[in-house]
Amino acid sequence: MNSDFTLAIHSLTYLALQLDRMSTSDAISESAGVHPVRIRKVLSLLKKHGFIKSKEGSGGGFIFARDLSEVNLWDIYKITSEGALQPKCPDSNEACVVGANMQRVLVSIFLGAEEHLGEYLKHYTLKDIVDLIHKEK
Amino acid sequence: MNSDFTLAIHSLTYLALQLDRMSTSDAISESAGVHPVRIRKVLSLLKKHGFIKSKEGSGGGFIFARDLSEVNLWDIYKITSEGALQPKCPDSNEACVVGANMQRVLVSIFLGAEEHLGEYLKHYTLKDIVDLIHKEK
DNA sequence: TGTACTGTAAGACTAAGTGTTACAGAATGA
DNA sequence: TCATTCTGTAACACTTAGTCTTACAGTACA
Repeated sequence: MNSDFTLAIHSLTYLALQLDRMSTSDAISESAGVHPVRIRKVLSLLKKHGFIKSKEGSGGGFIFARDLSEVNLWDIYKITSEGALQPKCPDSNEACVVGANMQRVLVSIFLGAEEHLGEYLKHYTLKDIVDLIHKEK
Repeated sequence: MNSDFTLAIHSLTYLALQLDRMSTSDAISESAGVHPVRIRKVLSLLKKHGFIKSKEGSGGGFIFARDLSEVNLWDIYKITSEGALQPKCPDSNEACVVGANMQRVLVSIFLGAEEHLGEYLKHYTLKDIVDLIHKEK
């Protein structure tokens, strides 16, 4: 699984705990343990899809743009990792019954699998994540 | 997604169409479009788990060892790709509430996701795959 | 005009996946 | 017994995707 997905969740969760002020990519990247540029790339994607807003310049940064309970993990999955389940099959032999039809069969199964995964991920909103973060182990 | 999974399915399907005789790794690799050694590595795993039997030497090869309808995709997933859904999070900052708890939260969510995926994959037996292969597009 | 940010491109580095060669061991048949 | 045809596996080269890092332009603010 793409780590963009988890970085996106991490970032949004971070912002969810700072709803009243802007957070810089440096602060988030420090929390997530990755390079600021990488975080900015992920944040840029989140912004493009309207989950967050950003402001350049001194005192700028990123801030949540939606309601916590209206953003779920499936939304985030779709923009960061859609198709990640799909296995990359090498081009198999068209002259063989198996080779010629396997890809078609697998693609349809994995599309179903992703859809199925979606149903599961939809149940987790960012609000749930925030609650889980606060709940002690 | 790991392509070992699809190669395993491909191999088993191939064998499922040749239930009465042995198939060589060369034949299967040609159908799947990958190197024989790679196929043998996957087949070796399938053998270790009792899905197939093999025989060395001239006239040898691989042959199915189970009933077609008692092997499902979840069985195969488990031995080839278990944990593939689990995203690799970099070690995040323990000093931050988010960083310190994110990994735990994500791991539990993804474990649930994999379990959920399992329920879906369990519905596909090798017999189903063989039927799908034969069904024209 | 200097400082503190975002936004992005480009290249270096790293790890995982895959292909390839090589060779030992087992079964078979001449 | 010996050549042949297969599995089984290790080792290494190659390729690709992922990630880190540097660099710098653009924007806001004081």
